[in-house]
Amino acid sequence: MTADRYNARDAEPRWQKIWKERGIFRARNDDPREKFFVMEMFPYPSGRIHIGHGRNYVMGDVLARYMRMRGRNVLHPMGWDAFGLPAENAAIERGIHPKQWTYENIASMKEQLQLLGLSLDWDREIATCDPSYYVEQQRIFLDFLAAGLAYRKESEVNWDPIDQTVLANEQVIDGRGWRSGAVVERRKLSQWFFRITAFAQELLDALDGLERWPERVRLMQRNWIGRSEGLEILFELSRPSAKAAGTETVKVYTTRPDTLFGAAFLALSPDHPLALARAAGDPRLAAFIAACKTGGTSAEAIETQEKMGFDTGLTVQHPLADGRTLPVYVANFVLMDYGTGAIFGCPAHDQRDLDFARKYGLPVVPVVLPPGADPAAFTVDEIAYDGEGTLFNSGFLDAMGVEEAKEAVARRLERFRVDGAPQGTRRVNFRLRDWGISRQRYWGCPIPIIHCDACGPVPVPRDQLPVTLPEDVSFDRPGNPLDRAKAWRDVPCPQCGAPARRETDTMDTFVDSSWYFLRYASETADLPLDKAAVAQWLPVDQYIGGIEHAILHLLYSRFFTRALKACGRVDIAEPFAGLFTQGMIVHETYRDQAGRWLFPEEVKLLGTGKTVKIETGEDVVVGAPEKMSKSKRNVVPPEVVADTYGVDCARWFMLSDTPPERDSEWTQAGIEGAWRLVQRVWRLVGDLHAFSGLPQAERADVPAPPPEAARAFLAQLHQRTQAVQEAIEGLKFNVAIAQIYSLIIEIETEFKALRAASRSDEIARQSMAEAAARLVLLLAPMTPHLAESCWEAIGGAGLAATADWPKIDPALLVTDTITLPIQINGRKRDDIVVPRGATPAEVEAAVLAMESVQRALDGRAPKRIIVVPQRIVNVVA
RNA sequence: GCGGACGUGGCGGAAUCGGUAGACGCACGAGACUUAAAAUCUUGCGCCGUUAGGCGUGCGGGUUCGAGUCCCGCCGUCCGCACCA
Repeated sequence: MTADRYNARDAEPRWQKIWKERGIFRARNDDPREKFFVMEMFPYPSGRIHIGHGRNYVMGDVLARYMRMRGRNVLHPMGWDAFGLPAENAAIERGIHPKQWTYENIASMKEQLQLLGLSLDWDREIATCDPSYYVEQQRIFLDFLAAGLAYRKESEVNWDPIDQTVLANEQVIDGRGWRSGAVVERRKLSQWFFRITAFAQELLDALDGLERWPERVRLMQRNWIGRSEGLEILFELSRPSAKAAGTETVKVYTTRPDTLFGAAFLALSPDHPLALARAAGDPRLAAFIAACKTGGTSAEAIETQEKMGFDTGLTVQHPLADGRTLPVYVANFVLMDYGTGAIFGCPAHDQRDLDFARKYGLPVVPVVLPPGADPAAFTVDEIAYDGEGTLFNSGFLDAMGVEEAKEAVARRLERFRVDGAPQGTRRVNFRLRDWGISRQRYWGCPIPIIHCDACGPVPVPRDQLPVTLPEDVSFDRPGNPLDRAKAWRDVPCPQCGAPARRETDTMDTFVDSSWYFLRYASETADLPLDKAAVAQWLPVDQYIGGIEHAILHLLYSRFFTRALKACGRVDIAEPFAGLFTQGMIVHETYRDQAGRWLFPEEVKLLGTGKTVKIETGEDVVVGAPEKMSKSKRNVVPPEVVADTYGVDCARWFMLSDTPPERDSEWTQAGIEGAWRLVQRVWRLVGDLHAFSGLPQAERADVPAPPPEAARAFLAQLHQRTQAVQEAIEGLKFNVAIAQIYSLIIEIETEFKALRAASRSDEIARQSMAEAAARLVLLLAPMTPHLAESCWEAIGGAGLAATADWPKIDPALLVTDTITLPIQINGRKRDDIVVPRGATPAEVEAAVLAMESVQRALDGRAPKRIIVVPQRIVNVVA
C-alpha cells in the first residue's frame, strides 16, 4: 500500500474533480434504463449552511449512488428556493439588492454543498427567482385562470404588520405570522386564490394510495382537509323584525342533526350578514362585533375559555317542534369561513355549547341517553355527553340510535319546504380553504395581470411573458416597492389600450416550490415544462425532507400536480411516490459565565468531565442538545469537518447509529469514531490487496461452487451484501452501517485465521481479493471518496461510483447445516447443529440426547417438545 | 380534550409473520506495544451471584410451549390538531 494513512484532504477534492470532468452524475432523458428519481427538498439560500443541513442531502445521495450501481438511470437534481422575505430584509438592513444577495448566497452555498461530495446533476439546477424558471410559473398561472382554478376575490386576510404581507390561514400559527412571529391583524383586500378546495375530496381519497409515505404525514393531511358529513338546515325567523333586513331564514350547518331536539339557541358568526345587518341598527351589537374582531391574539388566548355571546333579540322557529322558538345570538366562537357561519347549539351534547348555555342561562335538555343510563335520572351538569347512545326527549326520534336519528332528521327535513327550498340539505364540508397566493412583496414571482379601469383584470398576453421584476427599486420605505415603480407599473391595457397598471402583488413562495420537481425532468433548466419528460421521470421515487413541510408544501404540491393535469400540462396526479421525513441534527449548547453563547470550537471538555472555555478557562454551562442554529452558536460548519476529518467522516457519522427519521446528536466522539473507521478500512483493504497480490481488474473469481475451505466465508460476504442492500433500500442507514461493521469484523477474523495458518494458496488469495472488492463497493454509496481511493489502490476497473453493485449468489446463502437454539421452558440453554434437511423427529432425538437437556430433565420425561423447523426447539420439562 | 407515535444497558440503538434480547457503534475497565503519549492490537462490559443459577425490554395483569413483539388496564415522553358546529 502506498501510505498507511488515508489522506482525505488530498483525496476528496481529487475525486470530486474527476467525477465532475467525466459527467457521471448527469442524467440523460434518452437513457433507456429504468429510471430512479430521488430528490431532497431544495434549500432556501440563506447564506451559509451548517453540517446539520447536510443530513437529508447525504441520505438522498446514498440512495442515488446505490441505485446508480444497481444499474438504474438516476436523476438526483438540486435547486434553490430563491424568492422570499429574507432577501428583502437584507436589502432593507444592508442596502444590498435582493437579487445580488440571493445569487451571492447561492454561489457560496453551492460551494459548500459540493464539498459534501453529492452526486448531483447540476445541469438541471434551478433558481426560482430566475426568469427562465418563473416565466413558466406565469404561464401556469394563466392556465389556472383560464381553467377557473385561479380567481380573485375580496376577502378578509391575515395581515402581518412586520412582514407587511398577507398570510394564508395555514401560515398563521397561534395568531402570529409563521415566519415573523408578529401578531396578525385583519384587513380586507382583493386577493388571488387557487381553488385547492376543488380537489379536496380527491386529495383526501388519494392519500390512501400513498403507501410509501409516513402514516403520520397522511394523517396530518387528512385532518387538515377535515372532511365532515352533515346537514344544512334552514331556520325560519319567527320575529319579523328581521324581514326589514331582507332575510327570513338562517342557514345552519351541523354534523349532529340527531341532537336537534336538544337545541337551545342559534349562534351567528360576527361576520354573518344577518349579524351585520342587525348591527346597523343596534350600536351595542356593533360594539360587540367590533370587540370580537379586535381580539388580539394574546388576549384571544385568554378568551379562548371565555365564550362570549350577544342576544340579538331575534328568534327562530324550531323545525321539528311546532311552536318552539330558539333565541339567536352572535357569538365570538362561530367562524364565518367554516360551514355556513351559523350553528345551532345543543348544550347537553357539546361542551362548548354547554359552557355557553350555562353562561347565558339557557336550557340544557339531554336527548342522547348513554347506554345503560336511566332516562328518568340522567342529567348533564358540567360535562357534555358526546358519545353513542339512544335518543330520548326527541319526539319521533325516541329510541333510535345516533346514526339512525341523523338519517331520520335528514330525510324529514329534505321533504319540508321553506320558500320552495328543502329545509334540510345533506352536505359534505371541508375544513380546507382556498389558497391565497397574493403577497405584497417585491422579491417574488410577478402575477401576470394588468388592471384596467374599463376591462378589469386582464391577463398579460403570453407572447409578452415573462413579466420580469424591475431592478431599479428602492427599499428605504416600508410597503411594496413595486407599487412605487411607476415605469414598470404603468402600462397600457392589452385589450383596450387605455392607461392601466400591472398587478403589483407577487406570488406566495409556496407556489414556486409546488412544481419545481416537474422542472427537473427537462435536461436543462431553460427549457419549458415538458410533458414527455415529466412522464418519463415522475413521480419522484423518493422525496426526502423535513417533517415541518408535512402539510403546506406537500399538500400544495399535490394540488398543483392535479391542477396541471386538469389543464393538460402533465399526465400524473401524485408527484411523490415515496416520502421520507428525516430528523434534525442537534448539538449541545454552551454558555459562558456571562451567559453568552459559545461556538463548539471555543470550549473544551476536560478529563474531569468539566467543560471550560478555552480562552479563559472559566466553567461553561452545557445545555441540552438542540437544533443547530446560528443564534445559539451550536453549529459546525462543513468546511471545518472537511478540513479536519474529511467529508466522508461526516457522511458516515450522520448515517450511523441513529435511525434517520429521528433527531441525531452531533458529537466529537462520534466524528472521531467515523475517522477510525475510515482509517481502519484503508489499512484493511491495503493489507488484503497486498496479500492477494493481484489487481482487481485481473483477478479471477473464486470458482463456483466454492471449495469448502472458502465457502463459509464467502457466504458471510454475500449475506452481508444482502443485508446492506435491504437496509439501504429501506432507508435504514444506521442498520446498513452496523452490517458493514460486522462485515469488517468477519473479514478481519478470516484474514487473521489465514495468516495464522500460513495459507497463501490461490483460494485464500482469491477470497481476500473478493472481500476487499465487496467491502469497497458496499461502502461506495456512503463514503464515496474513500471508496474511490480504495478502488484505485486495489486496481479496480473504472470508478467505484460507476461500478456494479456486488451480486448475491442465492446458492451461497443456503448452508448444509443449521444451528438451532435450544430452549428449556422457554429459556435459551444450548445450541445444536443439525443437517438442513433433518426431520423434526430426528431433531427431537438429537436434542433429547444432549447433556444440557438431560441435566435439565433430571431423569424425568419431557412434558412436551416443540420443534419449529429451521428456527428453534423448546423442551418443556 | 381528541388523534398518533414511542418507552430496550452508562449512551445512540439492533432484534417485531410470537422463536437465541442487548447485534453494531460510543463511553468505560484490564492488558500488549511505547522512554512516554497518541494511534493500533487483545480482552472485558445488562443486573445479582464464587459457581450452579436467578432476574431483566416503563408499571400491573392476561393469552401462549415460548411475549420487547399480541390483548386489557395504568404511568411517562414526544408529535399533530383544537372554539371545526
